[in-house]
Amino acid sequence: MAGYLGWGMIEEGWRKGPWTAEEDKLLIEYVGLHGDGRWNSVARFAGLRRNGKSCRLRWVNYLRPDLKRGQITPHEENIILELHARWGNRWSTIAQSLPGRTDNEIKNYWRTHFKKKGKAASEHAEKSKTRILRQQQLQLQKQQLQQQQQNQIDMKNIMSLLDESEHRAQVRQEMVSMYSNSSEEQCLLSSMLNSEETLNDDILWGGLWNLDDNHANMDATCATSKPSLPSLLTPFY
DNA sequence: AAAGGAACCAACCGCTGCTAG
DNA sequence: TCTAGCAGCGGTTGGTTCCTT
Repeated sequence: MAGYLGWGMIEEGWRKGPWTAEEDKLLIEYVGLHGDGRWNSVARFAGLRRNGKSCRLRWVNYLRPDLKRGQITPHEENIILELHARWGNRWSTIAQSLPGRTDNEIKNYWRTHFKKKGKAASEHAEKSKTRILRQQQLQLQKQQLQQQQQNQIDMKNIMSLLDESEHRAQVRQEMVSMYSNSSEEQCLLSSMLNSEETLNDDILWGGLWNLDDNHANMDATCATSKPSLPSLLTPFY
């Protein structure tokens, strides 16, 4: 069954080697009509003597219309280095962060530009890891700060609703004592409790429910004492 | 100008995981 | 539950182009 051998050979009825313009045209036409996927069907019905794997590879790596041509930019190179430091040789994962670039392209680029540089690349990778960790820490701190601010706003809203609750006086006192470590915080809360006038019991008790969750989820560092306002960091969802 | 090596890139291979029967 | 078929992934190969001597 095998035909002639060599580059561009036919083996077991399938052609191998470089694709011709005619084959590309057939594949593009077929995918345009029927969409990609079902690569064995493509191979069978598009009039190509290529197996499904070969068709898929040609489409994904070369014919796809959204592919970006041209050299890898320094910015893309940095992204590759960063992501390789994070994920290793997970080329397809890395490629997802570089629109228009294929895993094969990134893999080839890495091999030619960084693999041989060994030490330099690994040093860069180490630096990248350190930088990524630092960025993650900063991001976490930022998120915590934002959450803290949001929680203060939420607390204020809840307190304003409390004002109109038929149990407001009792609950207010409970809240002040529960969530305040210092006399300053107690003053702040008391003033907040007395300043707003809105009513929505659903929101109110929903919010208090979340506050209870926050309280329950509080980590060990906070668990030893009453939670101060800034410690109410857990999200309201 | 020619030869040799390096770099680049398209394509293949083997393996893995998923899914339908 | 098992199995076959398939898609996708990472590693590798080999042809071509570019650069250096």
